[in-house]
Amino acid sequence: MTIKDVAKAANVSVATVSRVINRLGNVDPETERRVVETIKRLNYFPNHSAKSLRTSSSNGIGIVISHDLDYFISFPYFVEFIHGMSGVLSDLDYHLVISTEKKGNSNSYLEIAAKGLVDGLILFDVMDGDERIFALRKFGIPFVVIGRPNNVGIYEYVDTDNEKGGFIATDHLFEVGCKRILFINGPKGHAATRYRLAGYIRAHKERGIEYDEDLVKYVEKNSDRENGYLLTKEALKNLSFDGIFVSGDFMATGAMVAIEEAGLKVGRDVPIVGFDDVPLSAMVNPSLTTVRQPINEVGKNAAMILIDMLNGKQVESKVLDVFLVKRNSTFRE
Amino acid sequence: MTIKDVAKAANVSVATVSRVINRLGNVDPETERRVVETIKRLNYFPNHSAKSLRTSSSNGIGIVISHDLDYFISFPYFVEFIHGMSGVLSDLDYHLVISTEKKGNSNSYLEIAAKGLVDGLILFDVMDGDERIFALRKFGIPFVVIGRPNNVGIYEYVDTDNEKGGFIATDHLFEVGCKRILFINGPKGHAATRYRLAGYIRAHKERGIEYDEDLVKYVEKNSDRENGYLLTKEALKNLSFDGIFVSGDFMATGAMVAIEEAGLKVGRDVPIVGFDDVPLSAMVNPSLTTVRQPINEVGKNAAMILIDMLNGKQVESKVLDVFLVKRNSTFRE
DNA sequence: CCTCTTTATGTAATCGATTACATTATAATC
DNA sequence: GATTATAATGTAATCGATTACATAAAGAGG
Repeated sequence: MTIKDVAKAANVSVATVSRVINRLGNVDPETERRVVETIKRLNYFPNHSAKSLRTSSSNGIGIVISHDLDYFISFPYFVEFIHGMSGVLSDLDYHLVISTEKKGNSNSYLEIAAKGLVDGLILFDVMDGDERIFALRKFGIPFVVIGRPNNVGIYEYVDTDNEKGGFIATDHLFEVGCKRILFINGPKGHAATRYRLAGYIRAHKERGIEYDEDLVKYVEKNSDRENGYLLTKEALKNLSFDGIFVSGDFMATGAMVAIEEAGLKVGRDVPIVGFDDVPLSAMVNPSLTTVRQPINEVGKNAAMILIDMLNGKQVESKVLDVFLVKRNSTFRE
Repeated sequence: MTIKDVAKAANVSVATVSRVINRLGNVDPETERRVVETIKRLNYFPNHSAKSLRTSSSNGIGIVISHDLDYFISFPYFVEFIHGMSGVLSDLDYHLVISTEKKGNSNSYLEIAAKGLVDGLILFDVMDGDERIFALRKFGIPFVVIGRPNNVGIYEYVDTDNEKGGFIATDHLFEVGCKRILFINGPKGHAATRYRLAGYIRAHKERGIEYDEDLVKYVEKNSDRENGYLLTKEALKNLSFDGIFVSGDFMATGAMVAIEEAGLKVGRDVPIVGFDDVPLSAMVNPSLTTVRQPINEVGKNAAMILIDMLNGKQVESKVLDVFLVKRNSTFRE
């Protein structure tokens, strides 16, 4: 079933069929009606490869996922992110292509773009100093980064306001009476880690409280429950603190366990604020006060910006607002 | 950068370049060396559309997601499922295409296959009586279904052993001393719902306990926390039971809340078993005994079976084993 | 050294769309 | 009614790969 079959069946040329499909005008209404009817009757769908080859645009946008299970699974909002993108994509007739990083070959992202499988890429796991950004620029492949790794300025990005997030989390802990706040931060080398620390420090400054860098801990690799537990356990041994800001809700639940094992009560004795607001956070006991990021919007904006770029429009990077979700882990009674 | 450029630069014809790329043999080793070197030097990647057009195969396999946020987000193992597929796909040089159901147009799944964007489909949200299966068969599009909706036999599937899951969950509750087990099941019309009920009934039979169908409740639509809470609340009013089997961990956490609000203790007074083993389940308090399904394997097998089908191999549907993860929600002390 | 395979390579048709350009029919202008 | 602009349609080149077929070169067998 090709455009030729349709043309023959509708008694017109392929050019006319193409004009109808692509709404290019200059087609007699009666002819158009006949063509539309024929297309429907024959269940014809234009071949994607042929169109893509001819127009050199695939209408696909790509993401590459790491095959590292731990990392991938622990990415706490993958589903919501995909969902945010997918609405935009479907409205604009784009589709999403997911490729997996092959073992020992770290340029799938380049490959899928270079071979024309996708028109642009969204990168959501970029660390400071990631050389992919330079490679993509060199190849002239349009891409949008989720987050703000260093070298901001040579790429477009969509990020949430992690500095503000760090600030409001810390400030809220001061507000409920904390004096010394342990900060269990994400891994070094992540932009979010830097920004959240900046917010944590600003919250100290604005209250005229001295900032003690011994109170800031960094997780080695995965921001999971286990590491939250271990870092808190460790801190309980040799530090004095009366509140915790944890950069990730999974880690925060680990911290909660460590606190309770120490015979303390989360909230009354040690208020805890997390980050991410994953579904879990509302369900743990006590429920977790946390910083919510509009992940859905991040996906949406990233897709929109990328598609605008593909259409040659001028685009602007975006930083989306975050806000505090107050729950029981910072409730004193 | 096309195959012609490579041919010119390596001083051979396009046919020879193609032979090298596709390892078709009959190429002088020295020539091959030169071509390979040239390809690398020029950073050439064969155009995907051209290849796809000529060979009429896209090496893409597709899934279509619903734009209904609630449903999509509550699908508890999307990430793990994708991850399972992606390993296989990447090894065999396939990629995943995700398309979103357009509002008011429920045949994106047909469209992406008919236009040659993908070679086959994986459907993971098929309910009993879903007419898509017939449409796909009619069009001769290869596809694999996750789960076992009715009309088994006219399609290939990968499922987990939900009957066994229902059985071991129920049997475990009997084992810890329950006499009357409330069963909060998934929505009617889902195959998993039927199979789990069958397991629940068999567990009664094998212990010679009478099965009371009043104790079986069905959620209307989404198996989320809210509905688990409401159904349990309702059941507490007019039913007597001393244990609960909940067909979904999110719902189970809702049930836990309802039980505790009634002044009962989950575990000691009312043991609860869930289903799915989402990350959450280990973290709630008390931690949730649940039935674990090998979702990763489901994704892996589905991808393998589909690709075998595409290669004309004989394939067989699969039912994967499930097992019980014992935690504190069924611990009496 | 001639014929016959086998190996290595090249030429050109092909996949199914889009689209520049050509052509014809129709309407508008004076 | 002749001239010109506009609308409707068609023809054929093109995108970049694969591959059937043709051909040339090299090796085998007598």
